[in-house]
Amino acid sequence: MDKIAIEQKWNQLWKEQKAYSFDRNNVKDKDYVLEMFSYPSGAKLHIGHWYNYSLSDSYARYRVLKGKNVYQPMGFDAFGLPAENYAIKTGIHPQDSTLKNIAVMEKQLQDMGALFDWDSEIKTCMPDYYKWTQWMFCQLYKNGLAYRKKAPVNWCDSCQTVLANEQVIDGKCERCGHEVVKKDLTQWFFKITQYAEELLNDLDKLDWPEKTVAMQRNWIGKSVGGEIEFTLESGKAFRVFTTRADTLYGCTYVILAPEHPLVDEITTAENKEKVALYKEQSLKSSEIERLSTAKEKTGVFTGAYAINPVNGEKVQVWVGDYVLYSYGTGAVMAVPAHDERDFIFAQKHGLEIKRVVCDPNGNEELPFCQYGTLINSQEFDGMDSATARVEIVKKLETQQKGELKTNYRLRDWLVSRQRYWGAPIPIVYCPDCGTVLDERLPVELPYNVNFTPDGESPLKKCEEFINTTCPKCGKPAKREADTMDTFVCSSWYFLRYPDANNDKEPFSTEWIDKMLPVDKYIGGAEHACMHLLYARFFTKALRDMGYLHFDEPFLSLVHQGTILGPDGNKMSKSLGNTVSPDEYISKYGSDVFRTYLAFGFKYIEGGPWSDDGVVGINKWLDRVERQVQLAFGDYPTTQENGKAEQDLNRVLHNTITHVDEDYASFSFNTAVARMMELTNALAKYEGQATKNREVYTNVAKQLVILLCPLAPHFTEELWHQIGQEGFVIRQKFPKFDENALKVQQVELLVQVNSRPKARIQVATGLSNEDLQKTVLCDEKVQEALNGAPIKKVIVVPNKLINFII
RNA sequence: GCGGAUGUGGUGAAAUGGCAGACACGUAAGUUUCAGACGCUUAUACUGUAAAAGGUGUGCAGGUUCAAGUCCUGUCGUCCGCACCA
Repeated sequence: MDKIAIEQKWNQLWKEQKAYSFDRNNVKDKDYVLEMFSYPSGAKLHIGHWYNYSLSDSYARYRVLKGKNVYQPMGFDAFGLPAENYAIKTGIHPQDSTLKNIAVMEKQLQDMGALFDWDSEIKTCMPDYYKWTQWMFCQLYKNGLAYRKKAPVNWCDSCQTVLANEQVIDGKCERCGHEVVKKDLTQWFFKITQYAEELLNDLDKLDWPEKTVAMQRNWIGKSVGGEIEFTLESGKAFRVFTTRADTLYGCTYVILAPEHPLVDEITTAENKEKVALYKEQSLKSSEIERLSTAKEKTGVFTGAYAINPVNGEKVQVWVGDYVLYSYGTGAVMAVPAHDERDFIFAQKHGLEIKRVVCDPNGNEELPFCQYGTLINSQEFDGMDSATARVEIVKKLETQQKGELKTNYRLRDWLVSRQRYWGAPIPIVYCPDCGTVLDERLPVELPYNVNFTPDGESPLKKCEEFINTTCPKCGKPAKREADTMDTFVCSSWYFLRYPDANNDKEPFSTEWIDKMLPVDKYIGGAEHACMHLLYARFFTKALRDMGYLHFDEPFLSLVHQGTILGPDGNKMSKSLGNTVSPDEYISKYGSDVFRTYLAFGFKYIEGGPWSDDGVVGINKWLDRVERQVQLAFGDYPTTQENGKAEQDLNRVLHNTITHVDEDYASFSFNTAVARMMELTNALAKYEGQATKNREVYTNVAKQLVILLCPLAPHFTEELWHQIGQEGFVIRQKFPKFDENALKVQQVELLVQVNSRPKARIQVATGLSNEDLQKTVLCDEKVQEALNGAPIKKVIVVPNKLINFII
């Protein structure tokens, strides 16, 4: 068979004769299979795309064979930084390059022969989509879930531009090498923290990989503790957050984050210079660097003192960069006796270390960071830490000096981007009315914009865009010049797909309540914390506004692994280790390529690229073709259903049950292995002098159906070669017959003291006593036992018997 | 650093606590062929042996168990994420 020539033929025929399409009138059997949509970054599909999309399509096809009405949409996450950077470099407009890339990718995805529902295609950069992204912003704003506050950005003074984290290399601008600084801008946030508790609790409902659930749990980072108020000599107060209020009597100093607004105010004249210098330095390092426990804990004294509310003690106020302004209150109480970092810091700067918790095991060593019994803590002496951490805060509560508080590591979602290629934020600033939501959607992104960086958001310089009228009073007003994070676009696209052509609303509530949640979501593990959390947040927020009536968007989640370069590194142009799928596809065809991807890697792990097995798969498909054709060829027949037939059938049903499970769990490599075994069994049966045509052809036919999800064009051609009616994809997944697996005899392993000694044939279904008798009659077994008394016998049915002597 | 994974032949990899290496690639020998390609057969963890028998083997060190790649403790290496890449 010319595997390449037949591909176009079947793609064409499938399309013309509607071999498969989602049936909108049969929602009860719907199966929403969704792959994370792709960013149209390069001109062509790379190996990663193939790995993700062709094999999820195999899963989708498997579900179709299992009788499901599969809905598998496809689209493009088309806004984003790379297109804009490319534009700055080459002058090619992001819209032009993006739409061109999309056109090429669409063609390639269609050639893949996947069951995508192209009627519901989405491109997030088109006004008919981002209109509704802006609508989402409006709803969040109206429900108090969008707000503005100041937040720092990475700023390169030389390029006069905001930089993404990935554009900052070792604290320097990737373009010019100039030092990057933090700069405060007023920016838009979504209040995802309002849903922190529900986002955490509902993780239990999800059929997600455990590690992803663990990562989200950690990302949300719930910690239960208390806020405690310290008063400055000036009378001003600030709060610290702690989970260890039981150690409050051991607090010997407090530390403020360098960004804390009080720092400048309280620093005494003689410390001003030193503190200013320290602040400047710490603002240059990233949070990861600052939190690293390997890094030396640094800090400087402000000269100010604060009062510990629980005992009135005067403690020094320091500035230290291991305290983050973005977490808790941006200030911590330091208890060197009972905290590792504080201990190191105190030793270095000669600060007092005061023990207030005893180790129940009498260990005198410091720091002691576990729970214990309180000492030197006035009326709390003798209390255990667990009780005291609540009781001490409760006491302060009566004096309005503290309160119990649950903190989350999760921060509100910063959605402002000072960039061109994104969805404009639908906000207008009116001199009279102030900040006004603009619901005259879409707020269109203008084409003619100068996006060369010069310190301003590109849209700010576009007169036709920035100047508008106030939606409230109609007077001249200015638009918000920032655009939205592209994660906003991808936080609701799965809701748009089923109703992609709706121009009245983002989606019909009634319809998506039927179509969602997504039954199987497939995508990279790198999205564990951000995209997957944002999409869950959107779903819950829209539910609370009444636009939909389910709690979670993705019931079941699978991560595909990453195909790395042959050198084991991530494929990247700069490393020069990229591998193009094109040469394999033009040489062997897409079916061979995707079957190889299925067989050569563990789907959820991926691994370094190697094409060692591609020829092997090509050979195997040829072998399948040969074996199947032989089954439908001429040969002497028999009506007998003897051992050879039973053996062949046993392999068939063993294959059916395993391939079924393997497809369901994305274990494509073992599915292929099982089908190879079936091919081997067919070859073996072919050697029989006379063959039972019914059994033989049935096995061959079932093999073609089993293989259809991985090699759709190939199996379709073969199906017709052997004279079958209809399309393979319209057949039923082979039915498993447990009886076919039954055998009369098994080989049993006999162990003595857990050492293998003999293998003997025994009948199945014997009782343990009968089995023992049979086994003990065997010569080799007797020899191994050598007459020693048997202390214990362990039987694993049909597998082994172990005599302990 | 924190969080999450992961470690098995020459290679990709299999193994509900029950014969480690299924299924392939590669390699070697044989067979078919005028020849090559294709196909077919056999072997292929290490060590040992004439051949067997035996011994050793799942990063490393311990532990639990009749039995450990699998469970537990510790340790080392590698990979991924860390909030403006998507």
